[in-house]
Amino acid sequence: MARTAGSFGGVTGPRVLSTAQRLFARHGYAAVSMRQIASEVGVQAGALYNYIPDKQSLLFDLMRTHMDEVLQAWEDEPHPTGDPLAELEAFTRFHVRFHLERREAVFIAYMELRNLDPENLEALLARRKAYEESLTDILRRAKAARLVSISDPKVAAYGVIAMLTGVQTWFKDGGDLSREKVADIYWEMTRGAVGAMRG
Amino acid sequence: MARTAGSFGGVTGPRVLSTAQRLFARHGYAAVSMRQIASEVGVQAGALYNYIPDKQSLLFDLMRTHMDEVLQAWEDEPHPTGDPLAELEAFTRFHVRFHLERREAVFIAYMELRNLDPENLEALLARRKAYEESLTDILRRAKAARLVSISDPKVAAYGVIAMLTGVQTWFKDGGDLSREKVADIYWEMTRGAVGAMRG
DNA sequence: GTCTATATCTCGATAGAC
DNA sequence: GTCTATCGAGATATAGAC
Repeated sequence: MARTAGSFGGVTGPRVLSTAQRLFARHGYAAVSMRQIASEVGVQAGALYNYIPDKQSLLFDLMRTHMDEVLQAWEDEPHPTGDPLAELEAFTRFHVRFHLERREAVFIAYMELRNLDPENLEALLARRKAYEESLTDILRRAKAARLVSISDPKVAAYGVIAMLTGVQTWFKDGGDLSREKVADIYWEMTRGAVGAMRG
Repeated sequence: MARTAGSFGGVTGPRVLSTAQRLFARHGYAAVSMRQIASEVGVQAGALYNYIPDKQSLLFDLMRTHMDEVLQAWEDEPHPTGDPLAELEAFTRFHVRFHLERREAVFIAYMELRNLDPENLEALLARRKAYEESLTDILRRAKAARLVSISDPKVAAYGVIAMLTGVQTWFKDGGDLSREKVADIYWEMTRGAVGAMRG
């Protein structure tokens, strides 16, 4: 019956991932050593290799998992279909909410692309492209229905996503604005940016 | 008369800076070694220390210089005063143009804040804040004159700057869109995002 | 599953010859 | 001003005992 301390429920593995995520987000992948991660997990550096093959895999696992969760979360998000503007509002609020809920993972996903091996980079960019495409598709249909005044749905999608993602660089809980209120503001800005009719 | 090869016109010093800028932008500060920089400059690692006291100073010099140049360039940029919407258009076009002209420096300025020593970070954030404030000020006056529909000039400034800066993540020269045309699109999106009257 | 110990390598920075 | 040589530290990853 007796088992090794760390194996109860398999807590060490997940702790390696969450600790690495926190440290990578705070100091950057290249600036964080395996010894630092091990130290915060509470094991020796060598023990990490029971859970991950190497440092690069650790980074890629975090980034791939994050992107898969974003894609899955948007797929699962209840949102209307058939009304492009309603879809755009749902996407905007979803993106702001999700990016405020997962700030560490979001930060890593945007900052550490350069540190991915070529094949890992390719895999990650494919997922990012799929996510961007879900917004571009909404904007394309909105344009076709003459609900927005944009000329280039792809460029508009880049602009909107950059604007929305930026919320995580300044927002602080406990300030003047609630997350709800911030989402309202960003939806107002998004609606304006794409030239949607006010209604 | 004879001087050491590298000292003619003092070319090595600037080359250290430009090489470091290129490498930091491409691979990240922490991932680039002094030996790499020296190798691309064409000298041995030890020779770098004739031009810079240490690696951290090299990073800070690049970032501080960039921010000072942004601030100076906007100050020198001919733009109307007194008409907040005309100022906003000038700022938008200036920001897009400048950020496409200095992509390496811009990239570093946004990605390497975490690698600055505390006192250097403070100095850099003060400059960034001053730049953001020049946009916030425009938006505040535009709001006072009821030319825009935003509720919070500070949040609107964050949103606009994030949207505009994002142009450097996707724009490629030689594609379907010229820089001029891209600036037109971003001005259209900015005008909409702040809820400016169409005129 | 974690430990200690270590192999192998690279890092930033310095010293001193020329 | 650049070189060679090197110091001391810290890096990733592995081996083998328990």
